[in-house]
Amino acid sequence: MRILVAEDDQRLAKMLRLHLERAGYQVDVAQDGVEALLQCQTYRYDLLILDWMMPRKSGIEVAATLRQEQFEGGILMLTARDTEIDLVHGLDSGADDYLVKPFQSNELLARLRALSRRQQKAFISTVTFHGLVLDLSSQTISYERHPIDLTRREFEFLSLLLRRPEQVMSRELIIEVVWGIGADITDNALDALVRLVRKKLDAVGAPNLIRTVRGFGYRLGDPHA
Amino acid sequence: MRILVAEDDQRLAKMLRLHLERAGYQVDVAQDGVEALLQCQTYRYDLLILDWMMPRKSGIEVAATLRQEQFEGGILMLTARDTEIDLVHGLDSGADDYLVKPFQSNELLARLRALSRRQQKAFISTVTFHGLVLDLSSQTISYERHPIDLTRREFEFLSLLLRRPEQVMSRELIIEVVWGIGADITDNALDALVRLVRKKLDAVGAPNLIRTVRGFGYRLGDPHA
DNA sequence: CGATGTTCATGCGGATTTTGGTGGCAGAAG
DNA sequence: CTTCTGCCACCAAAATCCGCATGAACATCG
Repeated sequence: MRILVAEDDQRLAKMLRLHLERAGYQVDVAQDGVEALLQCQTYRYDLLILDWMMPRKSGIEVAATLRQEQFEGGILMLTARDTEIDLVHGLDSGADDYLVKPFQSNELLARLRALSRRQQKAFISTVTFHGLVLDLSSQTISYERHPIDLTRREFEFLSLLLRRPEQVMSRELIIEVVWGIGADITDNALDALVRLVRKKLDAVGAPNLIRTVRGFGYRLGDPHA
Repeated sequence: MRILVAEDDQRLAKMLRLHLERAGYQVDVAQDGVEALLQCQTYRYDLLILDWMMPRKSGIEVAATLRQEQFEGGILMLTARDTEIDLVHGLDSGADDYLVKPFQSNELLARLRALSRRQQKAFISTVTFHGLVLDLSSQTISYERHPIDLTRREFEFLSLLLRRPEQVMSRELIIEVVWGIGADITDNALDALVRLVRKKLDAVGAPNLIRTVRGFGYRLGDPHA
């Protein structure tokens, strides 16, 4: 597993390398943002650790640029305690997770493992659609600031739709995603699930967002259409 | 500015005293960890220089103990170049900085200056949430000024949650952080741990802060939500 | 030994699924 | 254009299942 550490603090960089190599990663280190970018464009990395504040180019900028260039690995951002963490949250920088300095090596390693495990599912980006907000980091969906209390399956279902608004998802696909491939459930379970989610959306005043497409499946649609 | 040097190597200790005194510090020397501890409990020091490897009690142990006793001065750790050290752990133990032997006297002095500067500014870094206070410098957690007596794992767990309030931490991640990666425990150990922590929180009158999120994990939540 | 940490067995309650019934839509037939 | 018919979405409540909490027993470490 190849990993690039972009960190200007020499000592921290050294420390990181030590721990990561001991954990079996193949580690490269970049001293600043520009260097990190160059390295990424030259070599292939599975994971990236970016310091938030670096000379020449900040971690956010690097992450944003790389995502535009279709970088698909996991990105972990390092921030100092006193910097606004909300920034990480709010900005859709492309980072998947963050860690506040100082941190413990086992938390770092655990988060990295979590990242490589769920490579494609970013943690901290948010997706919104007509007042519905999906916050991956807290596994929460809310409507107009009202958090909606969803069970695991309900969450999986709604977030699936939310990630592809307006697009029809077939019943088959939904079942495979929510229950896993080869799940042994009746077709009706999905109906029941949909009903529950709709009820919960109603309860917080969200309009009729989940549209059923007869014979195909479901989609999230503009309530005023 | 009073400073204590704990170093078993006589020649190095002598050298340090020389340089430090020349730089205007008032210097005491301890020969090993236990002695250092005693001195600190007797006199007040602004700064500490601890050798990593010492007879009777290592620098880490001394630092950890002192932090628990609310020692607030800066701690600088000395390490040999070739020892393969768990640096992060070292810093976690309460040290503020470290220096690899052999070193130049001016680097030593520079780091000491940085340390004492940092002391004067807002130094005690704490994280708080609804009356719960995590004090990183002393590695303690308290509720409404009541210190909570936590075991190592309990502390790890609660501080993990505390560092990301409101955010759901998956059972997997928690286990990896608290027990380490690849720990061989039953899933149930976490349940048990949670129960203990909750009980201790109850005991000091803290409300229901640890929320379980079925199917996901746990999070620290607003008790009035 | 005592403190700390882990497992076991059990019970509860919420989450999930099933059942069975209703209604509406669409295309075919009148 | 209207009616019929079958399929499918939808609903409510009941049944089942599973995750989690719990207390006590057991192990481990200092």
